Amino acid sequence: MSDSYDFSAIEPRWQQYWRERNLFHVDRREDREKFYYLDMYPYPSGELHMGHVRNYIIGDAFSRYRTMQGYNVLHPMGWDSLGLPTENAAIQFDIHPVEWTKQCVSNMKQQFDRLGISYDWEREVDTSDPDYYGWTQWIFLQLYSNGLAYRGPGLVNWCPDCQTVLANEQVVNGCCERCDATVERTTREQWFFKITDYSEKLLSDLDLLEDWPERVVKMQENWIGRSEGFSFRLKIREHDEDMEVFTTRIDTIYGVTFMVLAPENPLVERLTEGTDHEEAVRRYCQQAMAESVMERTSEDTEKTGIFTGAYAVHPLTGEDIPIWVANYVMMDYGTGAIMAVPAHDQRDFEFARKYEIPVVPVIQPEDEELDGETMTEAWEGDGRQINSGDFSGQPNRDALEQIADHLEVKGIGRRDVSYRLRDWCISRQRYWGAPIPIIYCDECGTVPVPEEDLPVELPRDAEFRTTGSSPLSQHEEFMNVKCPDCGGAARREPDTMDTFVYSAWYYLRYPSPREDEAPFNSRDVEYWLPVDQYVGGVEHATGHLMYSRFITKVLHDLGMVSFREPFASLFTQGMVYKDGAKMSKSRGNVVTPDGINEEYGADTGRLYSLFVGPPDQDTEWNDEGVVGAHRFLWRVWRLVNENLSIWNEDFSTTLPEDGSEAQRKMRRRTHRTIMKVTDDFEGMRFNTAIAAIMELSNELGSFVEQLNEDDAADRSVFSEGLRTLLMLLSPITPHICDELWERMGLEPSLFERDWPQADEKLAAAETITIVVQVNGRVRDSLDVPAGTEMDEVAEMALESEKVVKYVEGKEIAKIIKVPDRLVNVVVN
RNA sequence: GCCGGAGUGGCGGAACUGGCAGACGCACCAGACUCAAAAUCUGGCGGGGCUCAACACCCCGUGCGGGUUCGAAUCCCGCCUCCGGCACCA
Repeated sequence: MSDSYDFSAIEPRWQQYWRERNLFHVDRREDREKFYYLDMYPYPSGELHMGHVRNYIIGDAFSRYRTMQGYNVLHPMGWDSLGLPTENAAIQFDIHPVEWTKQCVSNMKQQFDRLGISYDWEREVDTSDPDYYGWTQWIFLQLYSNGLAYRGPGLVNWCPDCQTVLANEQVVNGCCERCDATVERTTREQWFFKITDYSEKLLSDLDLLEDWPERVVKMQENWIGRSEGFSFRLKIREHDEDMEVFTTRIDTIYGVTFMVLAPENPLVERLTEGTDHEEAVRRYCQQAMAESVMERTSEDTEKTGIFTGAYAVHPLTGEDIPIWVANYVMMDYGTGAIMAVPAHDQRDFEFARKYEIPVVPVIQPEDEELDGETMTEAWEGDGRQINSGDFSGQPNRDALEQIADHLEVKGIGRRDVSYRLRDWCISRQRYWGAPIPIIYCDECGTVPVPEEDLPVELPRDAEFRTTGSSPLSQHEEFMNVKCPDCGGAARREPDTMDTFVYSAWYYLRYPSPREDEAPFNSRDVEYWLPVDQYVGGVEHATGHLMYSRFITKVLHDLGMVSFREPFASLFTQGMVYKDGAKMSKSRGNVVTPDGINEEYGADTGRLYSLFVGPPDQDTEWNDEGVVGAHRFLWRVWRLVNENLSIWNEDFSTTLPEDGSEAQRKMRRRTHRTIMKVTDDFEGMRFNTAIAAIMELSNELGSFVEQLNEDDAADRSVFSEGLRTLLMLLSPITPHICDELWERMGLEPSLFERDWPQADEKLAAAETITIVVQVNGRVRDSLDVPAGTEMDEVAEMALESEKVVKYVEGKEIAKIIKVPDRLVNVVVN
């Protein structure tokens, strides 16, 4: 047997052992408590770097730990292969996405396996597999038939050169990432999921997510953006039209001096049609709409606008209010129109000053008299109503309620809630996605593809490289179809679905990945779900995680699942930096698992990834730190191999009853380490768990130095520590642990052994160091037997020379005693 | 602007509900082994003062300024810096 830690031989050997025994495969079994551990699946980019990998190692260490604790652990992995990132890569490397995906998946799978990650590959899910995306289309049809999927005009980023819609992340500084053309905001027919129907549920059920990071919950709260206010309609003079606005400050309604419409608001055209203003307003709107993409990235865009020539009627005073169009009102929030109160809204104020519109204060702050002519900024705080008809004189918060009541009684408006959340646009004018299962028939209109015709397969021979719109629209064979209703000639929807649609339900597929009668088998899903621990990057806080919650809620309301939230606990891992910057290929600062594997082995990479810092925080990768991790494994290696003659497999029968001081100290360390590591694993604090394991290892090293080989008790104490060390370390570095375990004559794999139990009595300290302070300053310390009365300790403290020095000649005011901790003598 | 998070040695980072700041590791320094080096092992390692030197002892020190407390990295108030999210949201 080699004495050298030859990781390059050891690691493949154990990986094969695990594979042959099919160790990582799990089935539903009612006799064990289940645990569903899920990592966010990656898109097949081809190569992983340590930044990504840390995430998966966290998951592996935790899954192995839970398995050793006796849970039935589901730990699956799959591929988010269908969608833009893959298509872009395929175009870049001029290879078909199917091929590209195949290559990347095979490469990444190998990388995972070389890291020794315990995935149950029998449950692998690949979203680009028609079996998978067919069920995604099926889910689309469920939403469609329940009124939750609709086609309608949507504001989109439009690249005039590429003739396609772009996702937000494809717009860089207001330009198309592919061709650099200036991106326009325009309106196009798109498919949407009506996530806004679930705004309230998505918001209020955040309360159920106790084990989610507070910041993710906050981000979702902000994203949903609930605000309470008042909606009302205003008549428009000389038009058979009215307009609706939403405001959170109905108390300021007497201060309205103009109305503003968003440039995209269709009302603009109707109000100006055939008037002197038509031409100028149209020109303005076009310009404003083109700007609006650029504007997003610039600091504070200058507010601009133009008068439409039309007037609204103030619902309380009957006065004429000019209607303007301005760039600072957004079409996709509220009603795309506002009542402007320049005296009490800073944006309206700036606009009014610029275009010389009157400013009328209606709320007077306590210590200041506002004058519309001279004020230099809006007063957005509270105060007393003025110029407000019958409501004048009241505190504005009271007036707000009264005015709302009054308008509701008069039938002019109602209390209302507005959300920032917008419907989810799922259309993509791209090739590499699941076709939206819809057919357009001249006779029957929009017809959903019948369920039995699913999946609508993506034709492999479509030209995906074109930059034009919807590559599938050019594929006649795909496009031409018989109408499922009337049998007449019809055309398919050429758009495909957004990547986030597939990932919104993949966690439901793992429990029954080959189910072909339904998207998932209910018994399996009800057994495994919800996910007990979900882990991924915080960048998915408002995208993927929101969409997944939405889809789960829809399925819940359709009676398909019993739970309302898919992920019981969420953990967001930090990013790994190198040389002060995020690891990325373009920066050339990536550290790959392959490189680490070759030089130090997978176990070293795993150990260092977890040791480098708290997993939920960003951290800096340090190549020299890797060496330290490797050195530690070497120390463990030698500790076992050099002491095999001392190791006693049946140590439990010869453990000392009481033992020498050194033996008691060693056992205390062993059992304390079990407690500490178990506690740290529960909180995913792997860095401190590893530190504790290192301390155990160091102490075993010292203990064995002075050990008497003829003393059975000594050998047992050492053996107990050694065995514990390997068990605690095995979820982190499973290869070396299984190897050493076997060399110790024990039966592998540690994956199948039980997590060690601490004996709290052995872990308890015998002597405790009590800190002695005088006036809060440390002056001495006392070692006393555990459980010594603090009064007694205090007396000892007062006798201490060092304390006497500081107390002498002074009056003792009081003595603070903290059990097992300290004594603080307070003197005047 | 609003909402989060974070500031601790040369570095990554420890410190459970306030109780010996700097665990563990890296780097560095010294010593052992060696012809020598590497590897390994042992010891040291926040700053300053006192001291020939060591031991001992004293003072300062967790972004800054206040406060609460016998006692603050930790709690409170007011700032600064960095990171992330949202952002003309009516």
